[in-house]
Amino acid sequence: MTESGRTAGPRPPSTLHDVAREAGVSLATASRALNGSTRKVNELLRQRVLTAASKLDYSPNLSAQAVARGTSMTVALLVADIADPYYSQIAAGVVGEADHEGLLVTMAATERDAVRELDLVRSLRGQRPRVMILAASGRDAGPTSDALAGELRAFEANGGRVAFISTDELPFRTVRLDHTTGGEALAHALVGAGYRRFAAITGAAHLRTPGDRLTGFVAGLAASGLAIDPDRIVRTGITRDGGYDGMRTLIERELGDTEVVFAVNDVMAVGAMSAIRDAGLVPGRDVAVAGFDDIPTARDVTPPLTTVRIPLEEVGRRALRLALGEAIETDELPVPIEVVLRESTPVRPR
Amino acid sequence: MTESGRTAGPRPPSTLHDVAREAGVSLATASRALNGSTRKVNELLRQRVLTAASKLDYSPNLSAQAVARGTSMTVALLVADIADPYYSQIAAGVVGEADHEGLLVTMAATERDAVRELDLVRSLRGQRPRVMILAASGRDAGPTSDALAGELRAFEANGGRVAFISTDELPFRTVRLDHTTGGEALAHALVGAGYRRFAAITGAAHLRTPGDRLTGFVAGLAASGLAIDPDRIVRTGITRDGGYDGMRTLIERELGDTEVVFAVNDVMAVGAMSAIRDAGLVPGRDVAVAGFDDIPTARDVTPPLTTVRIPLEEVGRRALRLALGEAIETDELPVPIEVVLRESTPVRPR
DNA sequence: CTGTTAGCGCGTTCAT
DNA sequence: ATGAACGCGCTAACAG
Repeated sequence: MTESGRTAGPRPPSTLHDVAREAGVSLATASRALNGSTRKVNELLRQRVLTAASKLDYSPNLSAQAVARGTSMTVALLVADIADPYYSQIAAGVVGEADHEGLLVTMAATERDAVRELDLVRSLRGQRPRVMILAASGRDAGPTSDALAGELRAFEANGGRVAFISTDELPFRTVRLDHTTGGEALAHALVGAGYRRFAAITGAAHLRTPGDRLTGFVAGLAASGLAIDPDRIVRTGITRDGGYDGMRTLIERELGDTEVVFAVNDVMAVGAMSAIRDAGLVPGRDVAVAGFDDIPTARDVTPPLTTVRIPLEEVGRRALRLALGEAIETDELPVPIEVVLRESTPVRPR
Repeated sequence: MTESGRTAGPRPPSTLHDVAREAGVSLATASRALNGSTRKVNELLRQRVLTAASKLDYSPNLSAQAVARGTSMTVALLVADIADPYYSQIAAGVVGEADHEGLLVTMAATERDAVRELDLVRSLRGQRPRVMILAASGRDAGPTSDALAGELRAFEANGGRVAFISTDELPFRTVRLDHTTGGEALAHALVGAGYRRFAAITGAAHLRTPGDRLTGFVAGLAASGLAIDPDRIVRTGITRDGGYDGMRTLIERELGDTEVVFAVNDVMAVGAMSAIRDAGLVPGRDVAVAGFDDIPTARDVTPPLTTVRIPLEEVGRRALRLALGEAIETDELPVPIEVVLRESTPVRPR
């Protein structure tokens, strides 16, 4: 008795070979009929192959194709935290554009750990992705950063393309976001709205993006002869809870005459607003709040959050096009960043 | 003159073969030293191979490994919309657990389109992922749904594992979320808080999750002899803007004595709150609002949003373990869902 | 322990 | 237009 009557254990996927045999054609013909670029196969045979394929539930083995072709249809995306709206919006843009190009995207989270980031780049490189997009980096130079650069350089030397998002501390294609100018513009807008006394909640000192944003902000204030009391700048985690804690710290240190607090990103600003409220104060009235990014939630908190808008999804799309070398005209221009004044920073009569 | 002096065009990645040659060992030894399971290779040689590998910037070709091994290290994840906090939190959980297992996850967005979903499953199947997690489905039966089931069945027949999240309308492993019971519990809680007159904002009729939630809610009300006026139920897109628009519709139809509106998810509820505010009303005071999911933002809107909590990240982790057949004890229990009463539904004295 | 060799599933010349 | 044969990079017997 053969084993045909057994309980069906996992039967291996049918191969192109199976399809070819079923259709009574050669492997090559089957290949051409199913995946070959320009059709040059008899319509009759083509149909036979197609029916055989569907009859056998054939699904082309992408790994095998990648090996044979020497190139995959994958893009690798690295973010710090998938659940963070900043990154999830960028990711949505990347995935959207990738789908548009017939590419599949592999995503990983660095959890803001430089070592993890390096490890991930290493494994991801094994996928031989067409492009690798790093949205999670942005630290000051260091040994890990050198290793990262080396790994990426090797990746590019082998024909891969890498694109950074945000800061260009490493010599690779980058969708630059002008955090500094954005921070400056925000400062000007706030000064214009009558604010004079500031506080800030930012991230660890070695982080590029928060640093640039705050630097710009400070520069913007300086242009008006204003400054932030160093005692009113608190460093904390760049997360919602970090923002909350940072604001608590500020409150415990006595807000004094602080009129507005600038959180280096919206997620933190939102946390800060909750801290303000939990302290029995009213954001926007007792103390104004401004953020950065313009995540969707910014419109829905109360009062709506003043921020600096970055078109995050578009940034994701642009990163992919840039890496692919398919940049369209507008991709060459700097990413448009604009201050969005909302009610969390009401005009302040003086 | 040889071409050694040319401008370095993309030089193909070095192969295991190159490493072996450089180290002066055989292919097999190199393979064992670099990727072989349990080490059984002379330490000296091992070192030679390792140095050769790093000298050549060797990176194992995962596709080739997958072909040779007959199995990949990938998991495929399908969500409706990556930027939606509901999905991005689940994704964070899946990616976290996958990383834990040394798996890479490729992610795709169905954009809530059944046909796209089917197409994506088809391509994703080509990756020969170990598991496929579908968090985006949940429609009533239909031709597309049959095709989807067929595709997934074939995938499983070939040794793949699939896991659904949320509803089990198809016969596959599922991390069931008890939307109905959750809706019911919410209704009870609201009735307990003194509410008697309800409105609801939900999604298209064929969508399972919104349907179950509302059904449960209605059942919960019925248990207390209450009901929702059909005229006070509006169907709209299950997005923030959908919630906003739905609420506007409700307001245009005259809120009348409506005391609380139940939006079938938090994202919609948040949009609804903004619509209420934009209409010059105060959410929580003029009309209460309740949502579902407990996304992070729920705590940060004003007033904080009453909702039904689902541990989304944990759901993502559980889905992966379930698919992998590594379910731990607690994975067998139903996902804990609980009502979280916040100030968007203040107790209503009667 | 190490090296040889035969595949894995597929694309692609090169003949026919 | 079609088929036979080789190669892609790697793993896994199978010998030594």
